[in-house]
Formats: sequence, C-alpha cells, structure tokens
Amino acid sequence: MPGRRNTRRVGIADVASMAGVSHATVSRVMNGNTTVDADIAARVRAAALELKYKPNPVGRSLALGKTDTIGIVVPDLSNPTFQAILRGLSIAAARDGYRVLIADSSEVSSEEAILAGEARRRCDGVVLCAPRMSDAELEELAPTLYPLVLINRTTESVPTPSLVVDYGQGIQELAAHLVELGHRKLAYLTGPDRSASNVQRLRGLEKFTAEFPNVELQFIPGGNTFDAGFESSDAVASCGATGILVFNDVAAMGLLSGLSQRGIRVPEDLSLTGFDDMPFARYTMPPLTTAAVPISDLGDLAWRRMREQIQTKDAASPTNYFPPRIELRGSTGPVKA
Amino acid sequence: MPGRRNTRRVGIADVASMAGVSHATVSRVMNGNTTVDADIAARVRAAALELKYKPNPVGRSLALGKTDTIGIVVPDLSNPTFQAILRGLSIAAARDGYRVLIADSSEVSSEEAILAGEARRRCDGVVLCAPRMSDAELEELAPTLYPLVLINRTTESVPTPSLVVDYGQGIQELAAHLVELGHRKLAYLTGPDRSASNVQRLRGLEKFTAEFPNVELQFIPGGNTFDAGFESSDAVASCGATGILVFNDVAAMGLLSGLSQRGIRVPEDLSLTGFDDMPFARYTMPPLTTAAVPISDLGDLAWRRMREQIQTKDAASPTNYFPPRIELRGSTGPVKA
DNA sequence: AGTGCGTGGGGAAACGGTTTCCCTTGATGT
DNA sequence: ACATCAAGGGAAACCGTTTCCCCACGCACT
Repeated sequence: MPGRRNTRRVGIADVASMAGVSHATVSRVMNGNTTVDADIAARVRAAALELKYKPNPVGRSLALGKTDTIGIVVPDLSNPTFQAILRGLSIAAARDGYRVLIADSSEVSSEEAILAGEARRRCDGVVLCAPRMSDAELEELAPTLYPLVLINRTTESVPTPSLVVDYGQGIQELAAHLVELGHRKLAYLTGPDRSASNVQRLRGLEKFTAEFPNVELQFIPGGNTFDAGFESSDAVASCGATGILVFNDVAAMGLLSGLSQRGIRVPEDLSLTGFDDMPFARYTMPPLTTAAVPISDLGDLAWRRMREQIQTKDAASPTNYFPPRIELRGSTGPVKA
Repeated sequence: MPGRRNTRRVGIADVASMAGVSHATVSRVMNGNTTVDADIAARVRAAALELKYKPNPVGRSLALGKTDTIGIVVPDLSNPTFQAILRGLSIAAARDGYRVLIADSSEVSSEEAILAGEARRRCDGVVLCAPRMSDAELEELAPTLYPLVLINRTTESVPTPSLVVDYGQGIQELAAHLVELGHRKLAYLTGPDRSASNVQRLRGLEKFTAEFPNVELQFIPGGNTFDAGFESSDAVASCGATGILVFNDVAAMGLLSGLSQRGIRVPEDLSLTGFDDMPFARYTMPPLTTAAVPISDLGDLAWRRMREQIQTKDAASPTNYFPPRIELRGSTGPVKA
C-alpha cells in the first residue's frame, strides 16, 4: 500500500461524493471550467468549502506536467549578491504565482550540475547563478535543463538567456576616474582567483592599460572578505600606488579599516574604490566610491526571462549586459601633491 | 491528454523495456531493493545509465506521499536576519537531502496563513519565521500544518517546536552594562511598532526598570533602518541621556553616523549599543557594543527540530530560548564626569 | 413524431512512479 | 520422483489530479 493513509487528507473524491457528482466534475469546477451547470457548480463549491478542500499540488503537477516552481542554484547563499538576486527573483516569481526552490552548491563546482539537474526535474525551470563549472560542462548541461536563465555567465554554442553584470566596464570606469583625479600609479587588489567576475575585472583592466599606457598598474593578491582586505593593508601601503581598486566593497571596507589603523588617511594619502555599492558603502568613513550593480533588478529580470521561456516556446534570448553605475563618494580624491 | 508529450522525457517504462524487465523491477533496483537478482540489477542499472534515466520526483512524491522539501515563510527576505536563517536552514536541510522552498509574505500578515498552507501542501513541513499574524490566528493555523517549526514566536495551547531569541534578556544585559559604566540616564531608540521583537525588547526593559528604579529610561521613536537611526540623532542628542540602546545594529550605525556628523563623540560623549552583531558591527568606528544572536545556528536547529518531527512521529517539542551573547566593544564607555 | 445536433457530465485513461500480491521457477529434501 | 519451500519478478492497484471520449438527454427543426 503506497503512501500513508493514516493522515488521510481530504481529496477530490470526498468532495465529489459529498456533492453527488463525479470527481471529473469537481476538477472542472475547481479550474473554472464554465461548461458546468451553475447549480452543480454551486453544490460542488459548497462541498469543497465545507470540507476545506484544496487540490493536492503534487497530483496536480503530475497531471499538468508543471510545478509552478523554479529552482535557483547559487554557489553560496551567504554572499549578499546572491541573496539579493534570490530576493528579486523570489518576489517577481511570486507575483506570477511561482515559488522558488533553493539549491546551494557551497562553492563545490562538481555539485552544481547534479543540483541543477535535480532542481530542473522538480521545477519548471532553473536559474543558474554564477556557476563555477567549466565552459565545456556548462555548454553540455545547458540544453538538458531547457527553461534556463544564466546569471553572470554566458554560453557560446547554445543560445541561453543570460544576464551579466559588466564588471570589466565598471572597473575600467573606476580606474579612469582615478586617472582623472591625477593618479598615475594604481593597484588592483584582486578577488578570488577562481571567481569569474574577478577574471572579468582583470580583462577590463587589460583594456584600461591599453588605453592608458602611461599609467602604472600593479596587482596585489586580495580576496572577497573584510579580513582579506584588512590584511592586505600592509602590502597596499608599501606598494607605492596612490589609487587602489579593490575587488569589492567588503574587501574595500576591510582595507579602509586596516589603513586607518595604520594612520593612513583616505582619500588624502590614498584613494580607494570598491565594487557592488552594498547598502553600507555610503556610510563608511569616508563613504566609498564604488560601482553600483542593480542586483535586485537582476533577479527581477531573471524571472521575466524565465517566464518568457515558460509561457511562449519562443527562445529568442539575447544576453543582457548590465553596465554598473559609478558612485563617486568620499574615498577618492585628487592625488597628493 | 494530460501533460505534454512533445518533450517526452525518458521514464521508467523505457528503462524497463530496454532491460527486458517490468517497470516494477526497475523501481526495485533504483531503490536498492536487494531481492533483485544481481544479473538483472546490473542490466537495469546499465540501461538506466545509458538512457540517463532519473526518476521523476513528482511521480515519486505522489506515490511516496513525501516531497523531500520543506517550506519557509518569511515576512521579508531583504531582512538580513531572515536571510541568515534561510541560509542555515537550507544548508542543514541539504545535508539530509532536503530542499527549501521560499515564500515571502512581504510583511502582509493576511498572506501568511495562505502562503503557509500552500507551502505545507507542497512540502513535508513548514518553518514559520516571525509570523506577523495574531496569536489567535496562529493557534488555529498551527495544527493544520503539522510538521511545523516556529521561529521567534510561540504557541500556547498547541505544542509546537519553537525557537525564540530572547531579545528581552539581551537588551536587559546591555542596559545593565551601561549602568555598570555609570550611566544613569538611558534612552531606548525603538524599532518598528508592529515588530514582535521590539515588543520583547520593551518587555525586557520593563523588567530592567523594575530592577533599577533609580535609573531614568526614556523612549525615542526610531526604526530599523540606517536612515531612521541617522534621522534620530537630533532627538538623541537633545534628550539628555548618556547611554543609548538602539533597536538594532543597522539603526545604531545610522545614529553613529548622524552623531559623528554633529560632532558628538562616541563613546566619550555618548555610549551606544546595537543589537544583532551583524558582520560589520565590529568594523564601525568605534566598533559597536551589541548583542550577538546566533542566527545561522537558528536555521540549523530549525532543521533539526523539523527532522525530528518528520522522521519520528514523536512531537516532544519544547521551546528553545537563545540568550544573546553580549559583545563589549568600543561604542560604550564610562559616563562623562 | 422522428431525426439531427449541441451540451453537460460520467467513466476511464493518463501523468510517473512505488508497493503489494501472487504466481512461477528452481532448489532442496525425503 | 514428488512434495515443499524460498526467492524473484510480473501484474495490478494506488497516489490525486486533469482531460479525453463518449453517452444520454433535451431542444429544435423537418
């Protein structure tokens, strides 16, 4: 005997027998099918109300071939960026009656494909958030989980809707801003090596170097945490650069704190930029010059792209690039005379 | 014809016919039933592998009466506290092969019951996070979604596992700390009126007042945002108190910023406490004295309580109280002579 | 009055699995 | 050689819903 009948819940059959009709008719009434006689419909509705009947979503999903659920695979839920995307996605999807199922890969790239596949089987579509897997693996995986939206990653051969933040563009603009302020010796405090968005920043900086050959740019190994930024302050202080581009706001705040502890003033002695424009970036001392990424819009748009695929079979799906918006604040200033 | 057969996926029948056995046998093999002949099992596994067959979770859920999914209902995903709980819950549940489905009520209390009911029907259990609904409504709802874990809320008549952070205790200790430093005029910068955790802080402060009748305590309307804290700085500066208890860290940081802009020094002129110990609390200038709430443990424990209910039918379930841990940092100091 | 047609609703199949029941088959013992 | 038994696999029921198919009924028209 499959299932458990001990906690027997009220099913469509109960409503049917109470209303004296077949369960097919109950189903028609519940789904607003108008070909049902008004009297019978009323009787069914009364019975459903009295029994507090609510259709079982699992049975419904099986029959309909849809679950009204989408999955999101994130590398790490503790990352504020992914939290913001999740929030935007969840709220947007909820507006259309869809729910979001979470799968956290804990940064383990080998888990991602499995999680994504499993999520796809449970859900009507999958949002893959900054996957760590290789390009080859991604290309192979993408078609198998068709209603798919990529975030901060693109595919070459397979056409997949994709939303990418143009980190390269953002860091170029920040660097150009420093140059404009007179800085000629810059340093980039890098993010995690395996991070795709770090690679994009590096590419942006290559373009920057090509454009400004007379500006010196060095690279200092950093990280994406407050402590990583904090601990880099010695290296930064002694590198001779006057303008520091930091991987993200969190690390920049750490660096800011480390520098202030060493008596190095920002922006008088050193100019500093972050990346992300997280909520507190405007409240640090001094407020952080940074590049704002419209992340909750990202989640929102991810849902819209998903919905397009679910509703219409039309997979016309270009990549959307999000150019960050530069926020000029107090952590950057003219180079010291 | 239910479902869509256009994108026909490989089912158990395909594996069965390829392996030359009945689908019942395939099911037995897939579920590790040992009563299957080794040769046949190997043949089935080979077929499944070649066809890349993975059991359909929806069909499986229908037959098994379980979905390996739990739902979480939160008032607002943009709140860092709920994000942390979600993260802890999601990671802990994933360890046991469970996924988490999100339902965001957007602070609309009337939506909560509906969302929770719907989530329960889709999932094997529900975590209700700081529900805004009335006590009466909660009592009525609780039994209908039996495997239930409450966070920051308790029930009276219905026994329900419940995890509550003892905000009252935390703020009492913070207040006592200020008294110890010599402060005799305190002020509490309140949180949102409708917030249950604000009410708990107020109750804690009542006890505090009873215990320290010679200490003056006044209440200043505040909020839970940085800007609310910032804009309260005038009221705080002119209230005459020397020790300020702020609803949470975010508002405390706003207040800190507003005070520093007015030239009021912390802790020399004014002592300040926050609440939550969010990641940046230790990095403000000065670092914030606050009460640490072990929120990701909360998510972790929520899953453990949930698992107890799902696995054993034993609903022995006391309320767990989490006393916050006081973090003494630089934002509090001896009262000015 | 008989036939044609439209409509509403019941029966049954389908969705994709799991599990029970029962029968077959092979082995063992006498 | 026959009876008994255990093991293993197939048929069918079941989970809860939607939808197709078809029948019965009523109405209008010839």
